[in-house]
Amino acid sequence: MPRKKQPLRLATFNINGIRSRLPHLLQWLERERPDIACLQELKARHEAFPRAEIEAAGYGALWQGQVSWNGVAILARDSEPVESRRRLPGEREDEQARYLEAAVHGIMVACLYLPNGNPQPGPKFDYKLRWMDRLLRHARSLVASEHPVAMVGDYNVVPTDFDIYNPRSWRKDALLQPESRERYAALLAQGWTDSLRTLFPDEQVFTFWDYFRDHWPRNAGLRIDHLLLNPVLAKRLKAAGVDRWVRGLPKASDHAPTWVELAR
DNA sequence: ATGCCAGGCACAGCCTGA
Repeated sequence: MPRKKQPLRLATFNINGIRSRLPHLLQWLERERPDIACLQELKARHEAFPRAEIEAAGYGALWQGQVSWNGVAILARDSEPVESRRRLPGEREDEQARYLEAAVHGIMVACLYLPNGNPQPGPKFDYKLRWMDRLLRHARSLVASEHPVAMVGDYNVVPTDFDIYNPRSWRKDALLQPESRERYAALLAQGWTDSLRTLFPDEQVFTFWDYFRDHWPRNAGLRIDHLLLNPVLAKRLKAAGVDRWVRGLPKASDHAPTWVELAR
């Protein structure tokens, strides 16, 4: 008897240090078994990526490391991601490891770690806005693709005041600035579907809880990890969620894995 | 207005994150 095909699970997780968080990563991969996992903030140079352990868990991997900061990876269960690009076009001198794009399980997946931008105003905020402008240009070609495309990662943008427990103390933060929000809205206006917001239109969903000020025990969260789907892929969106249990582990990352399920 | 926590590196106090 033909068994109904399991949906494809695509997840994004700002792991905040892949070496110190490796036990969490392996535990999460084993329990949730995402087909594709995009990681940000590896905080490890290329050679320090724990390739053997990830392979032993049944995942192929593509990654871009950098000393101390940034770093992104795409993991694929029982498969090897096929690299498409490892830089966001448009700024040759940009050395920060924040973008990786690959074909995985029949989908083009962009894994991104958008600059935080604090403090603002200042050069870091300028860099964030430039980076978002570059993303907007590149995304315009991806959204129109006849192939399924997902752009997922830590966007470092709280899209609206509904996406934060309380915006009051964050008003001056780069994550809430109108310039950041306008650019995120411009992405959606290109035709991208914000998966979590689409499936939970009236519910607050958080993906990040600051280490400071008891944010996790108080559920004082922010929604900054996003999974954007182009129209071809959005038709296949079936479910979405946040693996909050990972945030509750001892010595957790300040982000929780966030995922979508897509029809095969 | 600032520090609050946490990881990484120069392994000792910085810098960065969000």
